[in-house]
Amino acid sequence: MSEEKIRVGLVEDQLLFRQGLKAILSYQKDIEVVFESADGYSVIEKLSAGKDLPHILLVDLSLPPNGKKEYNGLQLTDDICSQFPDIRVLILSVHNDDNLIAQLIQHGAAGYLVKDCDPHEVYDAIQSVHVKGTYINETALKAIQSNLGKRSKPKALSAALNLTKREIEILQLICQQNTTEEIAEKLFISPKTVDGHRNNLLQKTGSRNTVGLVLFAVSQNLLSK
Amino acid sequence: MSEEKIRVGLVEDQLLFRQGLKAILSYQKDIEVVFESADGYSVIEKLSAGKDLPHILLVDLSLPPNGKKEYNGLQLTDDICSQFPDIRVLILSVHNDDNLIAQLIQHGAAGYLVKDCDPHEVYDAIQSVHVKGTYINETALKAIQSNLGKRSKPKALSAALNLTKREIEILQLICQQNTTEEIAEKLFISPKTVDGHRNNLLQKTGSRNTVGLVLFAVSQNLLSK
DNA sequence: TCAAAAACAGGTATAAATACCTGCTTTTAA
DNA sequence: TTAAAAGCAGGTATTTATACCTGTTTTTGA
Repeated sequence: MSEEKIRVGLVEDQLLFRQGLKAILSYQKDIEVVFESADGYSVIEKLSAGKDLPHILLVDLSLPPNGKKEYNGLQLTDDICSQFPDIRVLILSVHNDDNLIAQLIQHGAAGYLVKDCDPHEVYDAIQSVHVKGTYINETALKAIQSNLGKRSKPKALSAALNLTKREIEILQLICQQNTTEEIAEKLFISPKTVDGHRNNLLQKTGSRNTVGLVLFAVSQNLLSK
Repeated sequence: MSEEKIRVGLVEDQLLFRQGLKAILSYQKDIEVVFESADGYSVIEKLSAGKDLPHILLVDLSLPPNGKKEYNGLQLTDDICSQFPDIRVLILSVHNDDNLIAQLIQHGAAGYLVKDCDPHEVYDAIQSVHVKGTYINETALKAIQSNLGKRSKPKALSAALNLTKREIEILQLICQQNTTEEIAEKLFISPKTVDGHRNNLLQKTGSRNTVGLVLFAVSQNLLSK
């Protein structure tokens, strides 16, 4: 397992940063930096040559355009994954945007690192990707979790019109699938009181039944807590 | 860092498997199995007691129902994440379904392991989750990648729970605040049939009542047509 | 073509929610 | 300070939902 070194390719336009990375990685005895590149196009060319293929590519997200055409880390990731599926892409970026991270992962990136991370994390990430195929840290996981299944963010949390604090409280408990009895227990009040609050809620929200209450709560973003 | 042991809780109904896990983990000097549980309900109870809280919960996906009510690993994950956000949930499962995995991650699981993985991977996963907060292996990454783009496909995630076309239809009508009778009229079937479908939905989604169904439908984007 | 899954539909229960009442106390705000 | 609003809680009654059975027919897929 430890006989062969992990072959790493660096794709980063800033020379100084690239050299620094190389220095850090070359210090590790199980890593070999097999090539460097300052832009995306030359990466594809070099890989197409077909020798000394890296296991892992460390790719800067914000690569410079080649000539007139834009060719950033996201596009490069796409191309690498389709043309060289055996090569893993580890993204480096200064940004820390959930949607961006999720998008990159979706396009086949094996992991995401912010540029100001600990040097040791880069090494960890490379090892992790080499062994398991992935490196998802907490930041990336959060990005993924918040983007799985979501499409758009209305986020218009309207301060629920006429609802009182207690009514909102009851509504939230209803939306947690509690029965009237259970809500009463949790709030130390009579089930009849809960009943009364729910009836007020039905009336205020114009709902026919609990289903309407839940939909209202969802639409008003009352379930975030 | 290595002074304190990683406190792990096991949630697994099969005694033999649980004991085996415990044996494997106890062998590691930096891991301490602080409690075991055979079902989801007792986990919440134990955690609510509030002492010896585990850092990480190893949770079997297919937990047995408590009495008549279903309470599987997915629901437990939900509850742990909302009630005990500091505790990380690592899912163990025999299944290897992309949609299922993505769904679990989305619901807050820190990682996913198949039950026939190498014992060493369990240890790796626990360490990884403890240090980085996550453990996403290649299998899980693929699941995530293939699901990140499916946001506009309502049926995608529902398929993980094997909802039939008819069940989805019923679910949508329920979410439009129709009663069982009304749904029956609209679909020209018996109310008893609607009843049956709704019961299947409750079972499949692991919901306690209609509220759960609505929340499920919302989360799965089944209401946008 | 054959077996499995889905859809269908019935019974019998109980649990829960909903629709109206009534009246009382506490909190809030003019 | 005082009236209104909110919260509380009881009653009765009905409707709806849920649980757990049973079974048949239809559709689906290997």
